[in-house]
Amino acid sequence: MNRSYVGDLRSLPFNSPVRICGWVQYVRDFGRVVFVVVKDRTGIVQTYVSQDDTALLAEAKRLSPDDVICVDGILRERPEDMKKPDVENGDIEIEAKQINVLNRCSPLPYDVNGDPSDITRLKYRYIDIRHSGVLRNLQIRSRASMAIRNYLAAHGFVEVETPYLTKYTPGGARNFVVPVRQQPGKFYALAESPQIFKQILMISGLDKYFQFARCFRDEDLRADRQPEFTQVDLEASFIDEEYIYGLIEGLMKQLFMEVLGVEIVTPFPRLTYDEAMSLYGTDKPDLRFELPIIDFSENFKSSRFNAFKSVVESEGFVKGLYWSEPLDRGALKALEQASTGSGQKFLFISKAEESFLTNGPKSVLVEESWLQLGTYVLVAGDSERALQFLGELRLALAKHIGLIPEGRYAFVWVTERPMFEVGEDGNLQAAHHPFTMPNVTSPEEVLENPLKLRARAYDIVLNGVEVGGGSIRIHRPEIQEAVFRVLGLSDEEIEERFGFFLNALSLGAPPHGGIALGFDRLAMILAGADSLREVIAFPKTKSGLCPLTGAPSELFRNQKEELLPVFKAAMEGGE
RNA sequence: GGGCUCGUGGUGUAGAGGCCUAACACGCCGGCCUGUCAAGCCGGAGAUCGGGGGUUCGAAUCCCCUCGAGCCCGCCA
Repeated sequence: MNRSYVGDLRSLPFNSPVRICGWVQYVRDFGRVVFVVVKDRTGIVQTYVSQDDTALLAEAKRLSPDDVICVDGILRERPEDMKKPDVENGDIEIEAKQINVLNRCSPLPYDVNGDPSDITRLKYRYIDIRHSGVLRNLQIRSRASMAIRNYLAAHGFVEVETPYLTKYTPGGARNFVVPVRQQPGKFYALAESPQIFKQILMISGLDKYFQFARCFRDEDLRADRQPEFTQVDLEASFIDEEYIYGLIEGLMKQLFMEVLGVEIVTPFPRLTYDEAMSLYGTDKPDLRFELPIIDFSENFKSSRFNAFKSVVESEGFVKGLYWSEPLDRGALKALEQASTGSGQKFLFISKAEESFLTNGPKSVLVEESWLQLGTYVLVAGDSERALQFLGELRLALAKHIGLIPEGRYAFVWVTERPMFEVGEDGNLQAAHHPFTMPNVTSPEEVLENPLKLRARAYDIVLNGVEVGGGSIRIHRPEIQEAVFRVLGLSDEEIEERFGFFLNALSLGAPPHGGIALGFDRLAMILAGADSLREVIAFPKTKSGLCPLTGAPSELFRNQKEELLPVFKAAMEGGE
C-alpha cells in the first residue's frame, strides 16, 4: 500500500484502507482504548486502537512521543459527538489495524510544548524543526526560492556560481580566512559577497546573471545577523535604475502571490535618502503607517519654553510627531523610558479636554496656543542623530498606539544616498560600496567635491526592513580610479588590490548594475517569523557557535602538523 | 572592544544570608481507567543551585575571577 501524507487524508474516501508514516505526537491511554496522534511534515491525525485487538492494544500502550511508526488502518469519519472542529483533522481518525515501530525514541531532552532556550533548541535542532514552526518556515522558504528562480529564469537571467574561496580585500566587512596547505603563508578569504565576480561576468558578456549566494562576514553578530547568510544576487548589462525597479517590483509581485497569495501593488513608492531621513528619521522607513515627522521650529520661535527656543535660535530645529489622540501617563512614561540615555532634548505633550500631560514644565507649555488635542513627541537638535532618534520614537509610538497593521506589506525604494561619508578616522568611505556609479560622468567631477556626490544606488525597504540594495556600477576605469583616489588609496594600493579589476574595466566593460536581496530576511517576512533563526535550518548563536555540531572546534593533531608551516610563514611574511 | 541582564533536577521556572533536608509545572518510572484532544487520577525516582576562589558561625543567595547565554553600542563598504 502506498503511504499517504496526513494532510492528504481528507481527499480520500471514508472507510478506505490507508497507511501513514511519521512520529508519535501523543499517546492517550484509557486502558481499553488508546489514541495515538501521528504527525508527519504535513500535519497530525488521530489513530485509535479498540479493545477488540488485545495484541495491538498492548503495542499501542508501549508507544512514546516521537517513536517512528507506520500505521496501517481504515480511514473513518469520527462519530458526530467526537468531532473536534478546533483541532487539526478533528473530524476524521484512523482505526489502526497494524502498527509497525520503525524506531523507538528515547525520552525527549526538553519539553517540546514549553518554552526552551535558544541554545537548547539549536542543540537538538532536529527535534526543534520537527516540533516547531520551522518545518513550515523551511517549506515557505523553499517555495520562495523556487518562485524567484522561475521569475528570473523567465526574464532571461542565467544562474552562475562564483567562488566562495577568494581573495582578501581590505575595507568593508572582515573576512573569514582559510589557510592554504599547499602554499605556506597564503590564505583564501571567504567571499563576503560576489560583487567583483558578478561585475566580471557582465564584462564577460553574460548580460544577465543571478545566484543564490552564501555570504560570509566575520563581524560581531546580532539577533538578526548570522556569520553566513544568503543573498539573491543579480546583475544586468545595458540597463539603468528603472530596469532594476521594474524587475524587482515584478519579482516581489510574483513572489508574494505564489507564496502567500497576496497581491502586491506596483510600482513601489520612492523616497530619496534625504526625504526618508527628514520624513521618517531613518533610511529604512516603515510605511505600513504614516505618522511623518513634522517641523515645529516656527512654533517655538516665540515660545516661553526656553530649552527649545534657544535651539531654534541657534539654527537648530524642533521636529516631532503628532497624533490626534491623547496618551495616558503610563504611555508617556514608557516613551520617556525608551528615550533615556539618548542624549537628545525631547519633550512629550499629551493634551486632552480635561487634562494636560507633559514631561516638561507644564505651566509654560499650557500657554502654547498652537497646541491641539492629541499627542506631541518633540525633539530639538541640529543633527542627523536627532532625526534618527525621532525615527526611533516614531516606531515606538506607532507600536504603542497600535498603528501598525497586520498582513500589510509596504515596499519603498530609497534612492540617492550620498556617495561618500566621513569615517571615524576622518577619511572618506564609500556609503554603499566603491564600485557604485556616482551621479556625475567625469573623473574630474568625482575628485572636485566628493561629499556633494550622490550614489546611483537604491535600497528596497519592506515594512522598515532593508531587504535589498544595489546600484548602477562604474564601468569606466578612469572613474573607478578616481573613486579609489577619493577613498585615499595610493597608486600602489590600487594596483595591488584592484589592478586586475581596472584592467577588466578597460577591456570591454558594458554599462551594468544590479541588486542583492537579503533572502533570509525576505523568507522571515514571508513566514511571518520574528527572527532569522526561524527560517534558517541550522543557524548559529550570537557567538558563532553551532550547538548541534559544536563548531567551531580546535585543530586536530594531524591538522596542526599540516598547518603549522602555513601559519608560521604567514606570521613571518606579508605586511 | 564597551555597557546591561541572566545561569537552580532532562526541560521551563520559584527561592535573593539561617524558614532549603531546595519548591512548582512538564517530562520520566510504576499503577488505575472504553472516546480522549497537550486526557484524568494515585504513587515514585531525579538537582551539593555553570566552574573556581573569597567573605561569613552559616552562601543557591554577598564579593572577585572564569565559562556560557541574551539584549544594546561600536562593527556589518
